[in-house]
Amino acid sequence: MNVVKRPTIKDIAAGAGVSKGAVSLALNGRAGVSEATRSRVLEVASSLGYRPSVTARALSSASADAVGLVLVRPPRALGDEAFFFQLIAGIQSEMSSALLLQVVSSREDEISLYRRWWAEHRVDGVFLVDLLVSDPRVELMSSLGLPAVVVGGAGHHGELASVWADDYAAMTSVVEHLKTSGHRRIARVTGLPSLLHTVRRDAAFAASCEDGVVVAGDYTAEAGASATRSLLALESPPTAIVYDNDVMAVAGASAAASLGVAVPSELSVVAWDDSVLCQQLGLTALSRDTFAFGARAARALVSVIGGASPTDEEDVLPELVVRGSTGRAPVA
Amino acid sequence: MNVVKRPTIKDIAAGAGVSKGAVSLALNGRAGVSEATRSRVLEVASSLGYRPSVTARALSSASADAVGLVLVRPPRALGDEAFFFQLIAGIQSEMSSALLLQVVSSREDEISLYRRWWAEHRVDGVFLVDLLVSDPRVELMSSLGLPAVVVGGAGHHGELASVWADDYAAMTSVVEHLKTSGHRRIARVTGLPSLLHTVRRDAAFAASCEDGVVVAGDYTAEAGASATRSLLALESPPTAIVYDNDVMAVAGASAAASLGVAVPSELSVVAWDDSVLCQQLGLTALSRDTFAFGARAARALVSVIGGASPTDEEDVLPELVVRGSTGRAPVA
DNA sequence: AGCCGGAGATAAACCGGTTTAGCTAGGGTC
DNA sequence: GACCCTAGCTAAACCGGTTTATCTCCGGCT
Repeated sequence: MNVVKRPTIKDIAAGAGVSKGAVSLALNGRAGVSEATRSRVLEVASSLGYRPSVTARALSSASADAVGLVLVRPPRALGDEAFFFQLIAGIQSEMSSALLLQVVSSREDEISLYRRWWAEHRVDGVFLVDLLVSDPRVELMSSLGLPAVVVGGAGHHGELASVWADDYAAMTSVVEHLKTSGHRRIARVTGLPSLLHTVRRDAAFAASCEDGVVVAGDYTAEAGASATRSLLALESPPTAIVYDNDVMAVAGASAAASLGVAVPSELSVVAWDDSVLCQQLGLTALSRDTFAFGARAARALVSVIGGASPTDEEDVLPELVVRGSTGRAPVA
Repeated sequence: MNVVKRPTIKDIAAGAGVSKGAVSLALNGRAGVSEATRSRVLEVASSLGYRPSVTARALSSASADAVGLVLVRPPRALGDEAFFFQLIAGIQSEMSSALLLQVVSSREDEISLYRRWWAEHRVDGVFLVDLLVSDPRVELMSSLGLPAVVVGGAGHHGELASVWADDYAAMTSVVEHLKTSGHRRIARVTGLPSLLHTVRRDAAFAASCEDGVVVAGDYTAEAGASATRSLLALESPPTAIVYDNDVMAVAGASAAASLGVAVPSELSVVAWDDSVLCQQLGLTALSRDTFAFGARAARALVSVIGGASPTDEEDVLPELVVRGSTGRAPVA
């Protein structure tokens, strides 16, 4: 089976007739070797097909050539969340290093995993998603000195870099749009209440829509359907519902339909986050380019790892794409 | 900022008053130390909150505590492919180690990445997806001695373990179902022709449906729509179309609708792979539990890494979930 | 008493890099 | 000619583990 042995720095040293140390200096473009030696080393290295071992390099506290992302979810629920996959795709498009991905079931596990990755030099930096209202991870990253980028959230998280979109303004724009179409009774089905962006959207919703009804959801289709049913059972049911993700919105629209409530003539439906699902179903959605968002986050992390000082980048405002699921409010 | 220093094996050795080697033996439950010493070492280790460095361990050719997955895709296209994310979620549900994920743009890059990960002891094993008709990766894994599991494919891939579903039988059952409903002119929109499962499905389709028309697609909505338009423009257009994934099916259905062809009364539509999209749109789909599939693949990989001899596991046959997008063939 | 064997531990080599201390030769300065 | 720099390189330590060779002690057998 002719199993190959990878060339190491020692082989190069032997081949070029110099010491290990000289090879290291030559390969990393550092001072201490003559140009003649450097080029000889490089030549031998490439002729041997040499690739440095990231593992060994990480041991002497250099780069681990990987960044990490921990998701806290019940694994089953993850598969339907196009958002994260889009984000990951975007991240990968801007990064040559690998992504260490792990799904855990609790916040505690997440924290200990970050500690562990840090201790083991397994990652050069990490992304923090699903920021909590008061998130212990922010402090953790600072104290570990582990480069991190907060993805989502609301900007200005301690000393960390962040890439975020203005959920507050976005929610306001959605409500304004609905009001312009004559809606007065607007409801909202939220995502997980512990998440910072849920709180931000709640605040914006409450501010622009004083008497709006809010029902808590958890991003699943079941939650979207049941929230919708309970809203439509109200004495004066809403004429428009804004859902915190696409899956809930779709489930809500179909729940309404099965109750005999027509969309959009009797009920307008808006989804947060656009997707193939929304496009194909003609759902009005708040669209942000999650792929580009991921790419941007990746660039931010790369530059923080490179030693740049953390920046706070606001992404473009999500844009409301109006499709067939919204219309003028029915005349009461 | 009180940056912590992680305890190493040396600290434990000092704390327990023994040598590094003894600590290593004790922690790994190997012979060579007395029970008294072992328990003392374990106690010191846990009191110090010790976690071994996977990086260092990997250097001396032990476990890397990670498995790898390389996807060859244009990154943009990836985000819509629920399949992979479901698969990843399933994998994670069965594995405590992290998943090293990287998206590359060419097969060559994929191969060199596998070589590199292997050379660097970065992964203990890998998953191979999107198997090609004659796939160089199979041979590569054997020659590198890198544990691998072929996910999908058609079973029996050299010396590698595999987890697969019988696409041939599944396609046959779909065609049978359509024929039973009176369809005679059945078409198929394929995925990438270079993939093994595309070829398998092609073969099954050709065998059970002699005069079936086949149009090549690439899993994107655009491909689904344009393939559908060209099929409907035929002299004697099909009364049923089977698409190789959900996105193409949805796009195809809506393309048909916009041409004034009613679904299902004039055209039946079947999607390969079920998803929220299909469920919500009422698309008849060939459903397999991708999450469970991933979990199964993970178990297979874990056991191969553990030294078990590679097995060939056939997953349950994908089941046709009949919804509103299929019906009896129109009377000619 | 003498020999053997094994258990329990240690020291040291090793994995593949990085980094630092130290050595040598050549050139410039006074 | 004595002195000092510095460029260019080597040897060796180090990162945090694993593994092997070795050493010591103790008990059992003849």
